[in-house]
Amino acid sequence: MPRIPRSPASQGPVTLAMVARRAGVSPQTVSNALNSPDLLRPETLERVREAVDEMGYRPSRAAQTLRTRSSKLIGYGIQPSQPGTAAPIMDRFLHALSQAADEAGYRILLFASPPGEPALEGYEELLGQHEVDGFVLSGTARHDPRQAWLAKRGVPFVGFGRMWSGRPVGDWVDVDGASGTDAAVEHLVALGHRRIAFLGWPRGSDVGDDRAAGWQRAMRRHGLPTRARRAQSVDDIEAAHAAVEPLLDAGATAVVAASDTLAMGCYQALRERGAAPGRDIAVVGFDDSPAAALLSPALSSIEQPLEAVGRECLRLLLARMSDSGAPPERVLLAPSLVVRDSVPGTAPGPDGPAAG
Amino acid sequence: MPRIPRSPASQGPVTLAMVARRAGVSPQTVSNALNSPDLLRPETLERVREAVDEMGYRPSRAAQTLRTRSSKLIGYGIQPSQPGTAAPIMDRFLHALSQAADEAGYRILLFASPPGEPALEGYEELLGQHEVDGFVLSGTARHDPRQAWLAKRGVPFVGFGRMWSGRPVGDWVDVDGASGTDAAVEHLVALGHRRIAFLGWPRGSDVGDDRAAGWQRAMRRHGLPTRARRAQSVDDIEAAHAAVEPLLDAGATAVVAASDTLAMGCYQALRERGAAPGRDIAVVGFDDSPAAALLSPALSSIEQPLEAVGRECLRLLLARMSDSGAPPERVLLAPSLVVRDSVPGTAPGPDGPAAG
DNA sequence: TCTCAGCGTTAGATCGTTCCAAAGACATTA
DNA sequence: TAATGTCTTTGGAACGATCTAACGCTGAGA
Repeated sequence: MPRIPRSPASQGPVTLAMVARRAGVSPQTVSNALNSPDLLRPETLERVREAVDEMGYRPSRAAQTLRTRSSKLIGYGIQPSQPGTAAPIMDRFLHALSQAADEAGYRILLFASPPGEPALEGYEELLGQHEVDGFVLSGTARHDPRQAWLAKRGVPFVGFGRMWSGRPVGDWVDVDGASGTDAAVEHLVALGHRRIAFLGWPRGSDVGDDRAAGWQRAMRRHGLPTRARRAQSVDDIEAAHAAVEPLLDAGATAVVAASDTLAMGCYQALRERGAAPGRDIAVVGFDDSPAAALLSPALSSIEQPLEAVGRECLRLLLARMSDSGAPPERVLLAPSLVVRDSVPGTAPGPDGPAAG
Repeated sequence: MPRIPRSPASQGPVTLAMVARRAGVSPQTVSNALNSPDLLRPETLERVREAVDEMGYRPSRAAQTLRTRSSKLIGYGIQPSQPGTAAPIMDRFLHALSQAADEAGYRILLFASPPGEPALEGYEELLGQHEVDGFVLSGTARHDPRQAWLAKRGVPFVGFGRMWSGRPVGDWVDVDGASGTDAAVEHLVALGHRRIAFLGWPRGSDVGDDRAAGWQRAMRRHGLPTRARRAQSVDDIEAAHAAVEPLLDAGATAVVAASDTLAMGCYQALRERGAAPGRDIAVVGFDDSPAAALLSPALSSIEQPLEAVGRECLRLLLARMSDSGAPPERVLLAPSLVVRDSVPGTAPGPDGPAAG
């Protein structure tokens, strides 16, 4: 009953053998009591458990790792956040991942990944010393060498971010950007909007094209034309400001942007025209950066379900570790539209429901 | 010469004993070659090193940990980022910490810390299993129980964030908020401003009072009155908007805010009056959140030197681990003012250099 | 009667490394 | 020659857990 009195007399840590002596059984039986309780006779089990509780015993992970060849550690190469990016997704993701790992008896081991191209060095080092049982990758790039490298060595891994090019390798979890912009269009259409523009990144970026595709398919589904409703800009507020002008000139009543940064450029352009985001023109961003909620009017944005991504990453990784031969699993999670003041609940002003 | 050919024939990992056999020495000698090279005769050392390189040997961390009772791991309880906070400092800090750790032969082990009051649970678990050699704490609160708890057990730790109350315990690294606001005032004074207001958080918050103090001392140093130049608001954009009004009414030509969120409230108030941040009134935020650079005009802000904080944390922790009896060391790092459009290089408009 | 599987438990070996004490080589000194 | 010392190297015992192969016993099936 007493909670961990921390074995008063003895100085060193409590070991399996000490517990065994106390319970009057062999060390192996204590081990079994913890790892395969169904092997023991109930009364023995009870006796051992009492001794474990009384002495506050905790198995030594180092010894377990040495014997079982499994560290219960998962490696994660943390990259420096590139400045200028509005959305810091890393910390939310890492917390979720860490929590999921804790619940499964695993822990996340960080190592610093240099900026730029993902290097294999850190992965090799962690593997060489048998420090980790698997990896979680993030920031997967187009010609990312990590997947193939890990797969060749038979190391379990899961990626946050799909493999866009080449033969897909391994399991991954990603956010369905298209579904997000699709949902934004749906929402705007329901409000009466029909001239819904898309402000995206230059074509050729996988993530960007994905987000554009969602807008396009939703527009098509509703029979709305997309010609002259699409513009592109690099992820910079000034550039976005300039790029959105033609869309506004063409009479768009709503703009779906591929990022919050682009949406902010949109805000700027509207202000310059004396128009107000939310009142005159609806604006939707992407990523739900902290800044979105702080803007005025607060920016509606598409939020990535990072907690779910973290949980799913861990789930897939555990599955891969328990069965390395299973077919790869891929999970695409739908982001959710966070509606704020930049998308009013009422119908748009001048001639909203007019045909495009 | 060849780089890690990954011991072609053998299947399992390369062990010390295998290297020893190859080099024609005892396992202990190989161990010495790696850990105390000066004990070996140069030619023996050379022979062993060759074998190590040829076989691509890496010592098993698990075995080392078991034997030396030092895991070379540092625990960090990652807290969920509370939504609404503009500045995500965690990921920058974590990357810096991780990098510093890597360079010192340590690694960061994450565990999920529940939101709200920091719990001891996770720390106890990691310690019980002897998984970590020490801890880095962050988000230290006023009545944070962790420092005393760890100190009592003789566990090395270092805090990111000073202990504001009670008898100070242990080493810490923190950012000198006062120095930041002081520097902001200096910069504004140099531009000709004299009516410099401070928009802070309600008194009683340690961090907030610290930032206020820097403004105050700089104002005093320049003989500028502070009466009627100070307002307070909770960290919310609307509340800040309301709170800053009296300051503007009193003719302030510049506002130093205790956070970027407060600064954004200031932007809002200025816009409502038809004034422009940067052109009419200078505004300086704090924390240099990603949003700051994206605002229009871009918000000048005081940036925390998180990379340095990470490095210093690790330095202090290593020092503590190597000498547990040394007197506690505290490091206060100066943040730096990032000047953007909200603080023009020219003198302020109407009657800037007038006496307050 | 004999074999055999199942029961709960255990002894002994093992994972890969480092600590400890002592052995061997060799030169120096009494 | 033997004793002393220094410099390298080594064997053996940990570290604390889990794996494997049994233990002695009972009861069922042939």
